[in-house]
Amino acid sequence: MSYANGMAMPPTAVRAAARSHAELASVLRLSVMRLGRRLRKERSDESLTPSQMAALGTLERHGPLTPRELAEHEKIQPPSMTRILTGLEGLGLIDRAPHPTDGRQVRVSLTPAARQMIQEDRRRRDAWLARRLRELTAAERETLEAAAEILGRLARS
Amino acid sequence: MSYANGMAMPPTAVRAAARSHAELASVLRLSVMRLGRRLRKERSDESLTPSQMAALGTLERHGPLTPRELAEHEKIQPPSMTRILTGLEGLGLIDRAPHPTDGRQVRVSLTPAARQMIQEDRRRRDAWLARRLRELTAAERETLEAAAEILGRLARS
DNA sequence: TATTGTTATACTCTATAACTATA
DNA sequence: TATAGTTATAGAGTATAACAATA
Repeated sequence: MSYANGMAMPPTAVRAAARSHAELASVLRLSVMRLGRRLRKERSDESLTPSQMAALGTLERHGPLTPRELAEHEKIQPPSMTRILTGLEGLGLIDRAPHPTDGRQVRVSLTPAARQMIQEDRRRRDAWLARRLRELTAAERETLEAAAEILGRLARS
Repeated sequence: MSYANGMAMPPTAVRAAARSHAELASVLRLSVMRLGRRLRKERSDESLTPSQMAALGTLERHGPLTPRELAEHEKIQPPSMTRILTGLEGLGLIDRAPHPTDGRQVRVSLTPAARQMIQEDRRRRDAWLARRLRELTAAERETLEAAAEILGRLARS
């Protein structure tokens, strides 16, 4: 279907669609942000600072990285990352190993203890959400299952 | 349907359901957190600190509050809130008015400038999301519309 | 005397600048 | 000379303790 004025749809239909998308965007953003806040509350680790948790999470997602790469990923400066890593090393959560060929670089990796801690944290939050999911109808869970995939795609775009 | 052992389902069915719920919880949590991060990146206001943004957001959601109520809401101590509010007042984003009957208390409220700023910020993030939604199929948007309502309920529980 | 809000001071986290070691 | 990482020092942000005003 095409129109003489070169647009794919008449102006009124365009406006209606745009309004609908904006409305869906608004309610979806609100729901996602609120549930995100709620899930973050279940974390409540307290023993690590947010920066330390973020660094561990990045290492878990990306595998071993250099301090510089970590700093760039977290949008902080290398000296700040040095302090974060020093703390994590003291807690036995990361290892700092020399780079095999370049003596200047350092390879930071998670210790088994860190992996276990991350999984435990994840498990606790999943448990809270799984309990809530059990109270939904099967149809609602199917909706969420389909939505999860779409939301994941949106996050990556 | 009931069983002689008093459980609603035989053990295998219970296990299967539990695993399914845990799996759905895991993928849903990941998607929600990731999209939340992505949406937060669209904010990028830079002119206000995160604490200041949070205070404005709370005032916008709850209406006028006292500094103490605000501090409790943000889980910080009253002196810290004093500094945050001093900054916001200097920027013309909040008003501090005396309580009508209790001379000790102060009523903090948003200025019109703050409301406009908050709406502008919201509009920008909604615009990003609305653009992404336009690229989905109608069926996918319907799924998200249904999911938004369910996610909102989960966040409130 | 108890409560609200503020001021005074200390601590934590991050940033910039300077330094050391390696390429 | 350039780069990776660390150390030294300074600037935000928050906390605890002390203070002033009101109930």
